[in-house]
Amino acid sequence: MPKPNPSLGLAGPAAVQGRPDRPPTSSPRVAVDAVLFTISDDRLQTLLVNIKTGPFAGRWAFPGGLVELGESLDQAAYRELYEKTGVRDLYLEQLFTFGDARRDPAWHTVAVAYFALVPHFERGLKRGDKYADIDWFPVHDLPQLAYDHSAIAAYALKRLQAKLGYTNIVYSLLPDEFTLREIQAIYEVILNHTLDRRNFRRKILALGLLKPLPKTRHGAHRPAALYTFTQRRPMNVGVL
Amino acid sequence: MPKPNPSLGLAGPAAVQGRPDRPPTSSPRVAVDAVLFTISDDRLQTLLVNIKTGPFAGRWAFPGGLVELGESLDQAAYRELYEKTGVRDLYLEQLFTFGDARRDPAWHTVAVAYFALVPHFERGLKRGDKYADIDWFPVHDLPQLAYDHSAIAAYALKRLQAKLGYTNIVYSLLPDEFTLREIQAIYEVILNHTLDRRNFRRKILALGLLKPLPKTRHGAHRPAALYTFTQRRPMNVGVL
DNA sequence: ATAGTATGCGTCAACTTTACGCAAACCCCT
DNA sequence: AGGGGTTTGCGTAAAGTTGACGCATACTAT
Repeated sequence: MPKPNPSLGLAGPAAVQGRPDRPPTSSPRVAVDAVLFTISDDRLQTLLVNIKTGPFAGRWAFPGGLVELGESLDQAAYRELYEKTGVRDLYLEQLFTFGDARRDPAWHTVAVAYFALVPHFERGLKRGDKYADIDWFPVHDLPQLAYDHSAIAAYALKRLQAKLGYTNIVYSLLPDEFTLREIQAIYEVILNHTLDRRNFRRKILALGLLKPLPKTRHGAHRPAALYTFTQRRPMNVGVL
Repeated sequence: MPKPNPSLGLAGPAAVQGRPDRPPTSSPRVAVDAVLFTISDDRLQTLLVNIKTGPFAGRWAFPGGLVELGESLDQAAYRELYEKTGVRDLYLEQLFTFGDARRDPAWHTVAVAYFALVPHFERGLKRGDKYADIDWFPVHDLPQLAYDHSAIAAYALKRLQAKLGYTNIVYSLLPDEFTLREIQAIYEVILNHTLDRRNFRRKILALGLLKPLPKTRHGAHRPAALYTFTQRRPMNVGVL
């Protein structure tokens, strides 16, 4: 795979100076795979890449790659997603580590799975040299995936749904200003069931995470008040 | 990525036949570290080993070691704990993967942390050749730990406390028969605060996980009814 | 103007949680 | 043998949370 890593903030080449050139024994490789979620077209979608060569050629998979020496797992996940999307500002969280010896036929590879959230964007997907294609797919209608990525997909969705209930991470899927209907729509799409308007409003406002703006959005009907998040960083609360 | 894998039976050495002898590139190593909890002496305790050599010689750490080629992460964690304690029957769950490049000065080592629960046992700790000592330490009074194991300890405790609230994993800390006071004591020790006897009884019984036995335990006061778990396997419920 | 629809506010019943009161059952001690 | 001390087992009332839903308001479209 890759080349040495030029100064990625904290950890880096300097941190590994004075070490031997190879690890003492042959052992499993370490890769990261990232499930990037977004809402688009009123559906929850994830980013997939199409694999070019090897036993999984032609199959879709979550973007990922080997972790480089001296690079933290978070950095590796960020790097992978940045290379594919050009997006820097996303919510990223470690999901689970999949370590079955046979998940990659080529070589025992331990995959640290991440899940990430971004507001929808239209352009900027870069397939690069490594993949034949790259695109968004609705979570509830995924193609057959390479490796054990179907398991990763299921796990990531479950975690996302659960986290909606006790964190404020939705903020990373929303633009700066939004109506209550819009944030509710996101909850509904992710949870895959409808919510009562009035109860949702009561709960989400009771959390104190939203700040009403002195503006309204005008559409075809009664104008809706606009809101912003008071805090745009992950916090544990207790919703829905 | 090379060739497909014939016969994907269970795990084992056979599963890696036909692979190249080394991974394509030099990369981080993979280790597992296990936080083994038990209740003893009315306190929550964890198992630590004392490191013999290297930069952390003399320091205590959670038992762990490198993952072998062809071995799953769960297997590696089980193996490590079995070697140290001789215990086969424990609750084991993956916790988090720590991958900072500088967490191990010897070589970039990604550590997949596990947390495990066992009922208390007195003897059977084997220090082996690798460690200078092995012993239980109260969670709320740990010595200074090697690597980033203090962070692992904090994370494991947090997860254990959270899981008490929505699973039945306490069963793995209790003997077959126990009184309500005994199970409550475990909740209290782990959560580190007292609970109301009568409310606790109501909730835990409402879950339907416990079956009253036609026996009582006699002590210095009114005899207490004995209970067992109807299911001795992990389940999501909703306690406390 | 009027019909149609989405927003914003409020209410009520059902359920859950918290905080205790109190009797029953046992041991221990005199 | 009886009473004090302590723990178990049962119950209840008040406060808080959740779910279902009624209805007026403020827009657009015709």
